[in-house]
Amino acid sequence: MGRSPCCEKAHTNRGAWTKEEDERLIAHIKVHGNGCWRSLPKAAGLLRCGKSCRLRWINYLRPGLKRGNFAEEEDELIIKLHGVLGNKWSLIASRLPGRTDNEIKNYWNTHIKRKLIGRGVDPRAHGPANGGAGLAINPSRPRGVPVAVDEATANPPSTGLAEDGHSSVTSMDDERCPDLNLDLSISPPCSEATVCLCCHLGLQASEAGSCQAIPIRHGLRYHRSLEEEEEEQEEEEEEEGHHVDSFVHGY
DNA sequence: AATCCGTTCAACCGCCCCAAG
DNA sequence: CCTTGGGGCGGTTGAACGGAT
Repeated sequence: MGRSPCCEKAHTNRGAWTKEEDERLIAHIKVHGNGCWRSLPKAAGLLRCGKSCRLRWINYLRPGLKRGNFAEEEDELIIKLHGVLGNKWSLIASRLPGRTDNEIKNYWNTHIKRKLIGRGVDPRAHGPANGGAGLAINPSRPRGVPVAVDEATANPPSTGLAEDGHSSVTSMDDERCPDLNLDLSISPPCSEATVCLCCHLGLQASEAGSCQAIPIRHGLRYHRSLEEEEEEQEEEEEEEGHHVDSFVHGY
């Protein structure tokens, strides 16, 4: 028995979004907040698949997006993060305020790949283009999670998350990229309506354990209005310089 | 001016993960 | 446990665009 389709394709619009559709989506989210994507199109009066609405909102309509014009520092950061995380675009995006996974993925495929090849670097393995040492994608791993070549043979495949929920790539990659902050715990630059449960509950770390124990995917999500998101965005933008500076220290 | 060709990027597709029942 | 549904992710597609011929 197959899964039911996420929407009735025969009665949904496809392709490029019109200005009117954008306005409808924004207006709906402004009032009701985002979330419950499957029922959102109907509630908003849109003839669109819920997934399509989500994508449109996350990648293009959501406040605080930068859109284009990648800075040189962002390029280098993406390259370093990709070397460690592989094609984990959402994780990479979470470290780049105002950038989306889709945008970074496209940017990687259209610009950075070529840039690396021009430098004689293999964009997949992050080593010399002639197949030298460096990071390698283990083909047996789902979705190309990279591991160091030596470790790929010495250790069993890992999901990148230790059993306690902490990122296990951090210590491993500290050795390879000691200047790279790979703390993948939830932090303001990647908030996008995701907050730490214990922080949300007003608990101190000592009371509820480390916030880092909650992986991003499992973070508490809650629905809030556009105004709330915009307010937070303004606060984030004020702090943004600080976050980027502290993260890319040593570059 | 017309056509070809490479590039870009918005959008879709299919799969996976996880929580709820 | 198993099934189901929702949300999210990464890979891929194809229309639009711009430059070259």
